[in-house]
Amino acid sequence: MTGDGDRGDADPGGEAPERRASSEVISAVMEDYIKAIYAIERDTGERVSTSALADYLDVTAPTVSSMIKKLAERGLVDREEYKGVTLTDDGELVALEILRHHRLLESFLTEQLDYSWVDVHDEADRLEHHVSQKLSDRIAEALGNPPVDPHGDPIPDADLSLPDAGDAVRLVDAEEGDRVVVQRVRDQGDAELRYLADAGVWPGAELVVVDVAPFDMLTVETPSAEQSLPADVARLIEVEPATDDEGA
Amino acid sequence: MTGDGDRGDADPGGEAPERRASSEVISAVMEDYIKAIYAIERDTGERVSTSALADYLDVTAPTVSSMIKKLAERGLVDREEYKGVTLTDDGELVALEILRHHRLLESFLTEQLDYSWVDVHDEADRLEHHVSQKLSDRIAEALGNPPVDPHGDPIPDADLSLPDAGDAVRLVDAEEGDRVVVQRVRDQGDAELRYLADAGVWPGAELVVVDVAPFDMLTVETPSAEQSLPADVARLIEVEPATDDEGA
DNA sequence: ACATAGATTTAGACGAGTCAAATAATTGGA
DNA sequence: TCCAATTATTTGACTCGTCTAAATCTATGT
Repeated sequence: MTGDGDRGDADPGGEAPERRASSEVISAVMEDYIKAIYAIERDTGERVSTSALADYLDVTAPTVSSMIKKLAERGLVDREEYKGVTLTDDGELVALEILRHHRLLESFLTEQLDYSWVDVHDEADRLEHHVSQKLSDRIAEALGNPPVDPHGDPIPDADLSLPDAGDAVRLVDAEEGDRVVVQRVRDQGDAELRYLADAGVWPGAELVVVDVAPFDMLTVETPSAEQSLPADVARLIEVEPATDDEGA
Repeated sequence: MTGDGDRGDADPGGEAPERRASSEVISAVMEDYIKAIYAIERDTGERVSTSALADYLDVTAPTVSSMIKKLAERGLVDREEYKGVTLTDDGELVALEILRHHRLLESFLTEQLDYSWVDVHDEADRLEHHVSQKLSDRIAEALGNPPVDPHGDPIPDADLSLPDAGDAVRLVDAEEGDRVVVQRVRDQGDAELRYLADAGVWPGAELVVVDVAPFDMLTVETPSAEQSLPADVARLIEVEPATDDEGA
């Protein structure tokens, strides 16, 4: 039968409650800026400069300058001239919503459509802007509301609160001789992730830190070999001490 | 790269062969025009006029005029001044690719994410432009390469050939007293589909044609009631004679 | 056959998002 | 302190997709 089933289709009329103050449309491009600001802010703990954003998004500084003015007008960022931006509460909600879409898509693609965890980022990056709240909720449900995505990154739940990420520490901050389990490999481009996967670094992998960052290099021992990782890559890997019952 | 913030499409791992002559990027907007031309052409069997397209897409005639000029430059349509357009072979491939994405998405949403068949069109319309060939192939595989979508429309297969649609006839061309089974309800906006679903008309439903189009109206009897349908709606419903072992 | 209603195209403008070149503010060093 | 180097912003221009108004083509009816 051709699926006439109306199941628990819920909300026929109104889609979902407003989460942001202004419900103006936000373009996919704007969403990319907001995502970037969120990521850089999280990463550096500081206001995000025009040039950092330009770098991250691979556009020129003037382009960023004009866009953050628009974002400021819409109340999504807090802009101080010549001092960079931070997200407002509204802006952060937007970021969390995109993050939720992105991470749910990644989870879905790996778990239900057999994608590899290194292969999933670009697809999610394109789709995240076009997924409705309803669809992401359905995906979450189908996956049993997972707390983390395939890279170990926490997935904001339906009300956009971010699950506690645990007390993992950056690999670069680990000490020589530590035996650690990888918790998260920050979701970057496919190429970087493929490199790490080849190096034996993925969520759940157990590493021994052999040597730490003499010249921005860090060496770890994986089950199969000894690997050197650039420190700026190691910054994006978070680990917890290995407990004995966790290795296998 | 810098450009549209979207379209990373390419194929990093050499995912799939080129299907079109020119592999220039086609924007989501262009794709909508091509989809529309395909639909109107199929529907009327004639060259598609500027105004028909403007109507269909809800833009003005000059907008269409300039866009079809671009489509013609890219070799996707065959344009004759003041005489409308038809798709070239290349244009038809684009249309079929979008159609495949759209119909696979609809199938997936209904079968795996519990969407109702009337509810699925808008979501698919947004996503279809951002789904990679790889993803649609994975979806097709996960669904067992279905030949038709939830509305009964045929899904182009991986090499973009359209499965034989059978010998269904438009409901409006049926005769009084015919007992028929709905094969396809053309995929229009959610509102129209909801109306039809409420009227008891969906793929697989069995109808008796009570009265045909005296004043552009047609009356059918569904299991639950007698329903009048405007002829232009009935044109979009395709039926086959009911065989006795098919009703239940 | 020809005037005219109707459809189509052309012309000009605009907002979004981008860039390069020019200008302005900030910061760090002498 | 003051100036040079760095970083940010402004300016002007370009593409894309859209619009309105105006010009032009087609087709129709008498």
